[in-house]
Order: sequence, then structure tokens, then C-alpha cells
Amino acid sequence: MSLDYAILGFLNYHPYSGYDLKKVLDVSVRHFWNADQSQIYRTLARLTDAGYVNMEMVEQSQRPDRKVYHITSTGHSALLQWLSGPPPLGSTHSGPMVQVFFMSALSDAEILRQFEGYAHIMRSVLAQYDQVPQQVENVYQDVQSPRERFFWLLTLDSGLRTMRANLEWAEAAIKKMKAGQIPVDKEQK
Amino acid sequence: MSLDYAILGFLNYHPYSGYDLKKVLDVSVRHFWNADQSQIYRTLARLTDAGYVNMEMVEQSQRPDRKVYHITSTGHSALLQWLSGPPPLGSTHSGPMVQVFFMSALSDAEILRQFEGYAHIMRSVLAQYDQVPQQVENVYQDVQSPRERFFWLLTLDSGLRTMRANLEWAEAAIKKMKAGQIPVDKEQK
DNA sequence: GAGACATATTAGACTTATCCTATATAAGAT
DNA sequence: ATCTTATATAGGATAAGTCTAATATGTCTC
Repeated sequence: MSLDYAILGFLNYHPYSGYDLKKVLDVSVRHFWNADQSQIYRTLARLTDAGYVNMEMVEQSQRPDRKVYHITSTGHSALLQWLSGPPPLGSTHSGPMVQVFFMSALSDAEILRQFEGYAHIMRSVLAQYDQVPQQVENVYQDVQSPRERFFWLLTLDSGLRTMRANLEWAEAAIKKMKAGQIPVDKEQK
Repeated sequence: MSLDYAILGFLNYHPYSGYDLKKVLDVSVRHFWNADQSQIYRTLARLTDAGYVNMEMVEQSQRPDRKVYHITSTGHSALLQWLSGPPPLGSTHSGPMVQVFFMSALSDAEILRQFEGYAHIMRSVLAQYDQVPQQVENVYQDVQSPRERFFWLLTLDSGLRTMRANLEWAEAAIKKMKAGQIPVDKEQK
């Protein structure tokens, strides 16, 4: 459901086509929302039915025609109401944590290898965060007002802090493991 | 897809019915996986079709009959393979971050109120984490081997660290806002 | 001039998840 | 007596997300 409002949010900045939205979403909010291209088109159709957006056909001679979507005043109100409402917490689903929870079934060596893999992924994600600001400078020029920028930076900061906490967690776990602190069950060979 | 392995993981500890699994999941892994009851039954049916679990009918005179599920050797291998494979990162979806990203459309007062709401929720989640260990002591006695416990505690530690990082983020944001650091756009009234 | 790549939209099949509800039984409370 | 809670399973409807690929055109490179 938040995809509806992510799209409304962008259309509130500027009119976009489905194709534009995919690019803009990928560049700006990828760190907390990944949008499937075909889901974007379906959502646009739904938002049109709901009267939250209007479609404008823009003919192009050299390329396929674009369908550019504009937010309506109904859509604008709906966005504001959602923004000031409770956070959409939804359902918690962390696949990696499921893996960790049942990891006792693996050998100590395999477990250590898994955690080093985790730490490696987390470090590379942290490295990617450094590049996001520049990418936005180049591609995503409609959300550049200082006020909008402030909140975009807040989401980036949240991602950074969370990922740093995750990495510290993985490193602390590895340290414990290397100190031989994984308990061994009796039936374990 | 991780629900499949969460269920396999528990059946690897002990045979359970769908009803048991719902309770066990709610008590132990709720902080990173919330399972819909009817989804559990559907998943058990799917796992049975796949040959990963077997169903055993247990007749009861006073109550409806139980269908107790046992993991098969095929299921056991599948679990081990999944556990030693790459972390199921899946798709990133954070509704709250969508809210923050587009929050510039609200007034400064509403924004501050939203963030204080966030911080409040985060504090109460942190308080709930303290109660989880006791609940597990009481209800969830099959996952009590020291080795299994070690990994259960690791998932708890991850949740704690993440939530603490989130709270620090919200508090830092509130501080900035109170210091009048939210930029104001020209067209803003 | 062949092939790769970028632009631009959309459909179809499939999987997964969520919500609500129905069914049945019995214990315990008010 | 009735209401709630607990035990136990499951179906229908809807929503949401994923994967794949079809359609159409222009540019750029080798």
C-alpha cells in the first residue's frame, strides 16, 4: 500500500510517466523501497480509477507515446492525510533472521562462514550508501528543494545507522564465535 | 518463502500442529517474522506436497483432532541447504521511510508530532524486548538447548541493536527540528 | 549492417500474503 | 443461560509482488 503513496509523493513533486517513476524510484528510494516495474503500471491504473491521478497522453514522433500522470486535488489530500497518519508498520519479515534463528543445525565452521558472508554484504551496502548522494545530484533534479532534501537525507541517515548497527552485530557475533563461544549440544558430533 | 523454512526449522526441533506452530512462532520469532495463521496451514499443505513434511493424525476425544507434522529426511536436507545458502535478502519495503521521504509536504508542527510518535513507538518496542526471554522460558521449552538458545539470543540482539539505532535516529532528527533546522521553501506559507 | 543498448508501455501467469469468516468442541466465567 | 476464551482447521476473496516477455522505435558501436 505504501507504493501508492510513494508514487503519489513523486507525482506531487512533478508529473511522471510509469517509466520515469521506475527510474526515479530506483535512484532515490531504492534503499528502502524497491518497486517492480509492472507493479508501478498496475498501481498507476488503480490510482487513476480512484481519481487520485489523471493521465495525459503525450505524443512522440520518434518514440512510443508517453502516458504522463498528474496528481489530482483528491490525490493531494489523500497524500497529506496518509503522511500525517500513523506509520505503516505492516508485517515484519526478515529472511536473514530466520536463517540465524535455526543456524544451530549447521557446523561451527559453516556458521562462521555464513556470518563472514553477512558482514561482507553489509560492508558493501555501506559503501554503496556513499555513492547515493552523487547519483541523485545527476539524475533526480526535481526533488532538490532544501526542504525536500532534508527528509531525503533523513532516510539515508536511517539506512546508514541501521546498516552500521547490523554490521556491528555481525562483527560482535563473529568475535564470540572465534572465541569458541558457540555452545555444543551433546548429540552434536 | 522464508516462512517455509521457519516452519521446517521448528519441525526439525519437534513435531507440531498448525495451531502449535502459530503459538510457537508468535512467541519466539515475532520480532522478525509475523505469521498469518491461515498462511501457516497453507504452507504446511505445500510442504506436504513437496515431501518435506509428513502429516500424522492424532485423534482427540475432547477436542478436534490434531494434524501433527513431522519433518522428512528430504525436508531436513532442504533446510540444511537453505541455512548454508545466501541470506534471503528479498525486497526492501519500509513504509515508515516512505512517509519520512515525502514529509516535507506537512507543516513543521505536524512533522515534529510525527517524529515524536515514532520515538514513542520505538521506545515501547524496546521495552517489549525485555519481556521476550521470560515468555520463551514459559511457553517454548523445545528450543532450549544451549546451542539453539545462542542463536535465538543473536536474533534478539540484532533486533535490539536495530531498534536502538532507529531510536537514536528519531531523537537526533527531533533535536535538529527543535533547533529550527528544517529548511523552509519559498512557496511555503 | 548486425547486434547491443536505451526508450517506453503493457500483459499474462504465477506466487505469496492478508483479511475475513466458517466450522466444531469444551472449559470456565458471570 | 450466555458469553468469552481456548483448541483446531480451513476456505474464499482480495491484494500485492515477481518473472517473463511481447511490442515498438531509435541510436550507437563494432
